[in-house]
Amino acid sequence: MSDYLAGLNPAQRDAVETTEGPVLVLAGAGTGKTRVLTTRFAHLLLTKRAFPNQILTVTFTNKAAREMRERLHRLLGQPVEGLWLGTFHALCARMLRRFAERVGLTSDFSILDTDDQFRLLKQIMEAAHIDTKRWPANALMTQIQRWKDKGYLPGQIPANESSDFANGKAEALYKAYQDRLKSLNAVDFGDLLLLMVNLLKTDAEVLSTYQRMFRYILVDEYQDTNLVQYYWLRLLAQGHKNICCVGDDDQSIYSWRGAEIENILKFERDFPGAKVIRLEANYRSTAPILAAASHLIAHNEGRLGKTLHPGRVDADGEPVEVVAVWDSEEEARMIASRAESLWRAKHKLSEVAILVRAGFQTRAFEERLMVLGIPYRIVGGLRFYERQEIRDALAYLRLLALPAYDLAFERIVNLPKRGVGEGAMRTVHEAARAMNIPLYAATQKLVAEGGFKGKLRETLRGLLESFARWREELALRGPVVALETLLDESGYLAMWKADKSPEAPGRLENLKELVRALADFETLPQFLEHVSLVTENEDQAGDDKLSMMTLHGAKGLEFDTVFLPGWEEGLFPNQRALDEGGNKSLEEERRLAYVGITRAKHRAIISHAARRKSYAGWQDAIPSRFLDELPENMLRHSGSAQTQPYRQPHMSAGFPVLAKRPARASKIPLGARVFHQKFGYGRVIAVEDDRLDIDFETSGEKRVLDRFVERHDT
DNA sequence: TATCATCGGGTTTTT
DNA sequence: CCCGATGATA
Ligand SMILES: Nc1ncnc2c1ncn2[C@@H]1O[C@H](COP(=O)(O)OP(=O)(O)OP(=O)(O)O)[C@@H](O)[C@H]1O
Repeated sequence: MSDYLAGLNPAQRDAVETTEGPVLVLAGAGTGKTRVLTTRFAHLLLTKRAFPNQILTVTFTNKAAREMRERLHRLLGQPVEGLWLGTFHALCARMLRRFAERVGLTSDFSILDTDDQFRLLKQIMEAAHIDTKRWPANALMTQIQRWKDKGYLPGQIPANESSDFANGKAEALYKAYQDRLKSLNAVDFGDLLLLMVNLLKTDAEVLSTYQRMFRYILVDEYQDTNLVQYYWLRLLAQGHKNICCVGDDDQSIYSWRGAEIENILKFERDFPGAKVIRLEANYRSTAPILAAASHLIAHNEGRLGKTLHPGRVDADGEPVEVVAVWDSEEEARMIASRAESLWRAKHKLSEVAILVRAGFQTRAFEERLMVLGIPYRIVGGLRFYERQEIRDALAYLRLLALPAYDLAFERIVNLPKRGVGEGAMRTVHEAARAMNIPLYAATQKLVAEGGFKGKLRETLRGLLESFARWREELALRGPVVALETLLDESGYLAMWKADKSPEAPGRLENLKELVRALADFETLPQFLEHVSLVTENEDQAGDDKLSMMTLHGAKGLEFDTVFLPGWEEGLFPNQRALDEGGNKSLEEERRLAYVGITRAKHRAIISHAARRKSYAGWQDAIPSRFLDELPENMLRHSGSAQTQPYRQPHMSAGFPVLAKRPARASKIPLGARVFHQKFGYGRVIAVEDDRLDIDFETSGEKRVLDRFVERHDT
């Protein structure tokens, strides 16, 4: 009967069986945290403590949610219905749809993608006469997101969290943006959390509905939750306090998205008497891999401290390899050919991964794998629903479903080119504003009342008629037929067919794929919801393919063999991260390295190149400092530059060693008052070449590059 | 209004 | 080097 508990060690079992009260499972990589969470869910069901819909389970990605659903299915021998299992965003969206009117929306509100978000913000900035060259809309988008991560609505931002963006106009712009969203009956990604938390705070009925509904709460990857997510959890768990969070402070890698490791400490504070359970046996990796990872991460300060020892019976293993290669092309050849050998030796390619720091690094490997005919998949990368042609088609669909969705109207009104230009759009905008109606309705009205002249008039009339027809098609014959008809009749397909650029056939293929994807859904709104929330590519996991992804994307996964290329200063640790966040960022980069190494079950192969091709030509590189932080007795060195003492990056010995940046004296003098995009105003307190130590008025002392600041003497 | 040339700017990580 | 944004021309 309790078969499902058999696969657990005593500590894990404790974590599963302590069902009541707050539990924090704090444990290193590969100790079975996710397994604990899944088993705990099964345990709650099988001991009849709760029904599936009374357990709220939060995962970090949609993919992790899917996997957990499958594992549950296997564990219980049958699929489970009515689950509340998903990402924070997906779960909030579901709640918010139900209570949309209470936040001033209707239940069919749209969820903006980043592209629409950007366009909207830019419009708002232009309306406020802000120079978007000097103050990029992107920066404001980030700032607003940061505020939302912390749970601040416009008007609630504390003075020390305010922004110097556009001379202090950021908050007003934030307000304008929120107002505009509301009038569009739309929210952005951050709003899903922000509005829901606010609703829970202000509406006792909604709060108690969910507090009573969810008798147990489970949270995976707790170390990467941000403040607003924490508030959400705290509000929901406040009644019964049956909340179980699992996490690892050494794997916190999303601070740039507002994640706060401090949430781990807050948990014990806000849930007094929380039971903290530590898991120490790592079941994933061989002893050398584990030792290498542990030694590396020990260089971080202020860790919560966890012991980790091999838990596998076959924990002996090969040392971690460190391969020094001459350049990035050799690195690609080396990794591809080693993957090929593994493949020939009957290893599964699905157990091989290449994990990189930044997305662009995958390209070199792709080219090489293609030459050797090795099947691969890129996880993450540019996502299906973010491709231009898909977004265009989606805009048509959105407008079909929601005629008031102005952003979609603007996107497709002249796509394909119909001769509806700036002038015509200005007329439409003015009419819409004057009558306080959506753009689509305004166009209808203008056309009906004899607006526009000649060809333009006919074009718009034709377009409106088409939409009416497509809507009828949608009602009568369903979304798939409607989409096919619309793509054809709008001339959108023809546009790509006529396009003779090399990527056009791929785009047509993607559009076909979109039609196939749509067929899996019953209604158009369901599909649109899916598209808004599931940003990842659906991977056909069955195929035996090598995986390539960023280190961020690899969180929670495991592979037999893991390649970790590009361990060079500047790339990894990433220079920009270092420039922006100093030592804190360095530690986060180190955690990223820790995550990377601990993905490997049997083989970890780290490599670094002496020269790397970049957009500016060949760039010399020095080995990553993280290589120096690995335990020598757990490593095996190899590669064309094997004999070089690459561990002393600052001595030239075989490698052409160049300084990372040319040491250029800064033109900004000591004591100058300066302005920095991110940190605001401050005074220069030290100058070293092109690096400045600045005492910022709002964010304290930071070291930054002089090209990131401008003088602002008063 | 559409199209082409030129310019300048920028590569972190993603729900 | 490759993208997008911008501005002159058909
Ligand atoms: N008690 C156990 N006995 C044997 N294998 C186990 C046990 N617990 C977990 N494992 C295995 O160890 C591996 C790691 O487990 P899991 O992914 O749950 O760890 P995790 O702590 O979530 O890891 P990470 O934080 O690195 O993502 C998995 O392959 C899992 O099946």
